[in-house]
Amino acid sequence: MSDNDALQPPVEPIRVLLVDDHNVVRQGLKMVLSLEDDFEVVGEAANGREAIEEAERLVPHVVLMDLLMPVMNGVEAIRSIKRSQPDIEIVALTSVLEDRLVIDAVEAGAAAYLLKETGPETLFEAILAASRGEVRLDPKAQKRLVREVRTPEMRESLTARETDTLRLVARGMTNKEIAREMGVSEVTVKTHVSSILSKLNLHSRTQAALFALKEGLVGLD
Amino acid sequence: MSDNDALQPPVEPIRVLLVDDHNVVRQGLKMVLSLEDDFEVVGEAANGREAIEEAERLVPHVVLMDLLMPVMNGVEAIRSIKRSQPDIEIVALTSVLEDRLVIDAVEAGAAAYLLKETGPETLFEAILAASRGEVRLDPKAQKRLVREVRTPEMRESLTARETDTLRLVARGMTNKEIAREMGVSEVTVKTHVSSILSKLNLHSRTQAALFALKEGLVGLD
DNA sequence: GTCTCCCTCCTCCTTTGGAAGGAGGAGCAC
DNA sequence: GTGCTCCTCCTTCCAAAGGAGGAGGGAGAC
Repeated sequence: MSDNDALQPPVEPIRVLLVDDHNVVRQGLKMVLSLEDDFEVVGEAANGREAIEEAERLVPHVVLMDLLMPVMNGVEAIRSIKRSQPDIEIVALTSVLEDRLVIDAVEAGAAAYLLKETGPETLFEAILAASRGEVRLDPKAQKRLVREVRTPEMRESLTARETDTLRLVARGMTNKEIAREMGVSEVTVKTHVSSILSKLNLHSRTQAALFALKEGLVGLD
Repeated sequence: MSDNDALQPPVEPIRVLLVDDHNVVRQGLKMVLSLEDDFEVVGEAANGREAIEEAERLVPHVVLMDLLMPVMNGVEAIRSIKRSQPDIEIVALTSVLEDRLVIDAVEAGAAAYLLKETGPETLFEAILAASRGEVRLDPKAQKRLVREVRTPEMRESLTARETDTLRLVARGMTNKEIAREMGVSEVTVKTHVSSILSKLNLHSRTQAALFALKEGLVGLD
């Protein structure tokens, strides 16, 4: 380490915290990152809560964060970490390209959004860029983002009761069942459903249910 | 390779084909497997179709197969490979524990079903076991399996046209639209829908759509 | 050949869903 | 106070969905 004066620009490696609920994925990422001298994996976490603790304790430069995890999801973890430690940059790494996830992750403060199907080079580049405070979005993610930004009123926010209603619609319930569940008349439920369809520009409750699932408003189980 | 008479029981490494649509995961698995001399990664594939081609070409001992992939999913690939090359053992590796996936993968001929959250040791063990023709199921997967076997008639299989219909129902289409799409009368569609609801013991097309999503009959996008 | 399943289409009927319109009251911002 | 949104409920009307039952033709199993 004495006379490599002209070779490696980064004097000290970027400290990386890995967050993913899949052990295999963590080990894999660690191995992949070990290929480059620029990176040093300083810790691992299996969910959002652990991620926050480890970020606090280890103070990494960059957090490589999966978004879909048990206990606490990545978006919440990103929000929390960026609030308490704004200097830590976060690279969101996920297997699915979900509109809502992209929006939420970026809004929460992610510096990059990558799909797991991307190659190691892109990953390296994104981490380096993030460590410099730059932003890297997966090309596909960018498309989703602009598509969403261009049509914001498409999902002009539903009211509380409409959201409640939609949730139940997405569980396959009839208006009558929803009315009983919500403690209102069936007429009211129909009003809500009509508003939902109108606001979302949909044409049937089935479409509304599918929409709710896509938006992650409800889960499939 | 001349006089290592007493060290490594496996004289030649197990030839492994990696199948996963996520580049990062593939690279990671490759690195992890390279830790052990027992394994040699002889090829990679990013979807089911590629997996079949590579299995044909490379004749690996074991295929490490992700189940949820574009173009052709893992279950179909397993079925195809086991049909043409029954000696190749397949380890299903997936991130989600979905009842239907477990059933289908095992029924298609998978020798093991592992979650990606399992550690490297379990993975090594499963591949070794698979190469010997033994079966390794994730404990959680085993529970799902027996739970399903106990209630088989819940999903007495739909006919081809009924399945077509359900797929379109799960896209939010009306009977009229489905009729146009399928080139039959609306009456016929209603007949199919009624059969679907009856067979699956459901009570509305929305429930049918949700069922189709849960079963992975259609994707959410 | 028969038998069975599937696909197709039909009628008759009831229930559900959805559009369009109005309307009263609660809560909040100004 | 006024104005606004939201929630609630109402009526009317029509379309869509779904149940029950029958029926003909085709393909494959026997």
